[in-house]
Amino acid sequence: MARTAKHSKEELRDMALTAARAVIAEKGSRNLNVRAVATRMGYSVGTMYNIFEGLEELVAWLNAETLDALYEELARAPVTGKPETDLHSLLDRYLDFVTANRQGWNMLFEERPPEAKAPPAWYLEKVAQVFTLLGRMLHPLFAPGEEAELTRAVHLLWISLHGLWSLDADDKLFIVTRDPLEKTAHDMVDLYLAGLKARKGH
Amino acid sequence: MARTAKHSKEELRDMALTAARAVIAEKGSRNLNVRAVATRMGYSVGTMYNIFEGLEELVAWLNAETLDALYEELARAPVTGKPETDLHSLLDRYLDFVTANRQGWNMLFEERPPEAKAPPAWYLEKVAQVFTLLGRMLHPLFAPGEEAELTRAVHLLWISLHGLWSLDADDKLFIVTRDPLEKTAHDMVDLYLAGLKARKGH
DNA sequence: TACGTATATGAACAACGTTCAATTATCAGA
DNA sequence: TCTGATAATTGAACGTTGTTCATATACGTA
Repeated sequence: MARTAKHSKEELRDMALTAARAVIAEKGSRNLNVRAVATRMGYSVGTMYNIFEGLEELVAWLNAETLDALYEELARAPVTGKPETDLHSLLDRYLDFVTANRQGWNMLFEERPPEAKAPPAWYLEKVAQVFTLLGRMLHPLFAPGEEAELTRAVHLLWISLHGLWSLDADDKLFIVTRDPLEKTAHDMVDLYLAGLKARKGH
Repeated sequence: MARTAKHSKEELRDMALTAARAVIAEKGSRNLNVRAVATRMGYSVGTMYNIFEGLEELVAWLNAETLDALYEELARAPVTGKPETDLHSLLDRYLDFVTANRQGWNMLFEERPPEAKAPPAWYLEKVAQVFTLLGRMLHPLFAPGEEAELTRAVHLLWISLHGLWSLDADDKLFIVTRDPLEKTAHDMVDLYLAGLKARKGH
C-alpha cells in the first residue's frame, strides 16, 4: 500500500558502511562525511538520515564492526595455561590486527563523546568480552578466592595497553620512544607479568 | 610611519589565550571557535589570523601553557630517594593538577595531528622534561650502567599512565573500572614498581 | 596637510551536519 | 484502469564552521 523500498533498512546500512569504508580508504577518515558516503552508495543526503540518527551513529556502527572483527581475531589465540605464552600470543594477534586494519583501528580512538553521554550497552559488552579473554589468560597467576585481584589486574593491563594503542593511533608513540610498537608492547607485558608474579610470591 | 598597534603581538596573543580560556570555561572546549574568541577579546575574526596561523595554533598555545603549568606543579614534588614514596607523591600532584585544570588537561588529549605532521620541537622538550622527573625518581632501582633499562622503564610507566589519563579525559574510565581515578593510578604504580623490583632482584 | 604603511576589519567563500517540505513510486480499492 | 493513501526518497536550504583577502582605518613622517 505504499512505495516499496529498493533496499531494506539492513541493506541500506550495510551499503552505507561499505561506502564509508571506501571513502576512508581513499580520502582518509578525516574526510569522511555524509555527502561523500551518500554519493558513493548512490543515494541522497536525506536517505542517510533515514538510516542513521546522524554521522556519529554511522561512525559508531563502523567501530562496532571493527570491535567485532578484533574480538574474532583475539578469540583465536590459544590458551595453554602459561600466562607468558598466552599473553604474548594474544599481543601478536592485536598487533596483526592493527597493521591489517589501520584505518578502522584508528577510528576507535577518534570517537569522542559529544557531552556526558553514556556509550551504548553493546559497546560495554564488547569491551568486557576482551576482559574475559585476558582474565582467562591471567587466571593461573591467582589463587582461588582472589577474583577481585584478578579483575583489577586485568583492568590495569588493559589500561596500560590502551595507553600504547592510543599513542600509536595518534602517531605520537615516537615522541615517547623510538622502539617499534611491537617491542614496546611485549616489554610492557613482560614488566607487567613480573609485577604480578612478585605479588604472588608474597 | 604607520598605524600603531593598540597592543603588541604578545599582548594580543595573551588576550586571545585568556579569551579562549573564558570561552572554554563557559561553553566547553567543543564550542571553542575563532569568532567566539575574537568577539570576547574585542577584536575581529581577521585579527585572529594576524596572530595565529589558525585555530589549531591557538589550541597548541593553550596546550603549551597547560604543559608548562603541569611541569611546574610536578617539579615541586620532593625527591627523597625512595621510589615508592616519590612516585606516589608525584602521582598526587598529577591528580591535583587534573582536578584543578580539568578543561585544559582534557584539551591535551583532544589535540590530533591533521596528517602526518610532526609536533613542534618545544612539545617534545616539554614531554622529555617529565621523563627526566620520572627518571630521577626511578634511578635508585637501577645499577650503574643500566641507563638504557632505566630509560625504557620510564617510557613504559609514562605510556601506562597515559592510558589512564586518556581514558579519564574522554570520560571512558568507568567502562573499564568503577574504581576512582586516584585508586587506579596508585594501583598501577604499585604493580609497576613490583615488576621493576622483581627484575632487579633477578 | 597629504602620503605611505602597518594594523584591523568583516563580507564572502567553501565545506560541513542537519532538516523537512516536496516529490516520487508503489499498492489497495473502486 | 484510475485514484487516493502512504512509504520511500530527494535535494534545496539553513546555520555554523575555518579561512581568505580586498578594503578601510589611523598613525608617523615628510
